[in-house]
Amino acid sequence: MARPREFNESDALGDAMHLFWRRGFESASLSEITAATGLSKSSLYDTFGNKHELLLSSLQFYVENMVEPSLTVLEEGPSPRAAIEKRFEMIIEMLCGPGPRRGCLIANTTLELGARDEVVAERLRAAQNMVEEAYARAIARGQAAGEIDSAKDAQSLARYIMACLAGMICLSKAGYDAAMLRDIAATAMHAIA
Amino acid sequence: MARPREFNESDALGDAMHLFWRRGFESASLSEITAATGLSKSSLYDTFGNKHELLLSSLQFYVENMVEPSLTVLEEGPSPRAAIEKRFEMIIEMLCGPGPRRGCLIANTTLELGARDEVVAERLRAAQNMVEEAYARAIARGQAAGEIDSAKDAQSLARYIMACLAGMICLSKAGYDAAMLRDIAATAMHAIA
DNA sequence: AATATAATGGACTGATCGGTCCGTAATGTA
DNA sequence: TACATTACGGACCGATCAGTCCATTATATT
Repeated sequence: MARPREFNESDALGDAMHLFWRRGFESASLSEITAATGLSKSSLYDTFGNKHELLLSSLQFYVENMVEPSLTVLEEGPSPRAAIEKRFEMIIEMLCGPGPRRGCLIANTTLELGARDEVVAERLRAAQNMVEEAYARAIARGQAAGEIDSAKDAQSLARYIMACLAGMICLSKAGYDAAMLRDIAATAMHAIA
Repeated sequence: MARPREFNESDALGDAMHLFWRRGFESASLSEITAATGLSKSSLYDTFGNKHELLLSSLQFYVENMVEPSLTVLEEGPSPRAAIEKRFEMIIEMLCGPGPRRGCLIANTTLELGARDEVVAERLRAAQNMVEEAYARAIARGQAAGEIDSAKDAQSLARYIMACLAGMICLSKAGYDAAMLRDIAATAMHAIA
């Protein structure tokens, strides 16, 4: 007894996510959002509330569709160390793929809003912790397997890996190419040998 | 035969720099700028042109007053390796000092505008290259002194250090405290042992 | 066919944005 | 004292911002 939704809410969320990813939150205007999603302003507000809530939904979409699936490689394969190297390579390819350098939505949003939007900051911390924990588990298994130095605890090394990742994200936006990032990743892995 | 300048142009530039550093470029409104500098809107435009030119001047001020002076430690002392560690510690204290986590003006601006303001991006690249070269020189001296691994070339290791620095900047904004950053720095140094 | 729902376009709001302009006050020099 | 210069306050500009509202159109159910 109703007209069905003519647009796919998940698709629109994906479009919004990519826009925020590319342009940042404040810099992405509502007219850009309607253009990117193909939704009217009315439908946007009916469906997602307002721009801020749309950002929160986009962050969740990013975590569920971009971050979590790619974290599974850390749990796969016989060698945790190789899995970490594999994920470095995946991230480098994402960072240096065709199109403008957009970095990582979580990192970008942390830098843009982390200091002045506590709601957003809390969600970002949760996502970041999830990633850090995934690395910590992989590193612990690597230590047990003798692939990774056991002198430092896994959590500490996981934070180190997070720093290297964040650094590579920044430098990719500063113009460093894939070869440079691969070289950095190789040196970074050397520290946890 | 004229009324002398009642404000100090350099002081005003310093105030503007700190505002951009803390808030970012687009987010810092003109009313905030006049409040921070104590200058009237008229004087601001007479002296600095417009907001964009004020950013360029602020970036230059940052490089000359914050970056270049702190790079001198890389050239001092008997041990290049200790100098690099010293600079890690200086940056950690800057990142985690009192007040809001503001990161680094160059890194912040690169992430905010690097992809869509070519004039700004070019200046930022120049500043970043200057820093990278300073590290490369220190690392080369450290390699000659046997303090740093000579298997990789100095430029490559300098880029690795830049990545670690950028990563620590990001993570400080994400809430990592000074102890965590020190731990990361120690692991990072381990890779160039 | 009648009705309930969904989606749209577009007019509209108040606020803020960066930027311009000018009259006025203040202070130096001549 | 007269004049040139500087700085300021504030009115004003067009544009854009996020967000609201409503009349209209389209579609599925009954």
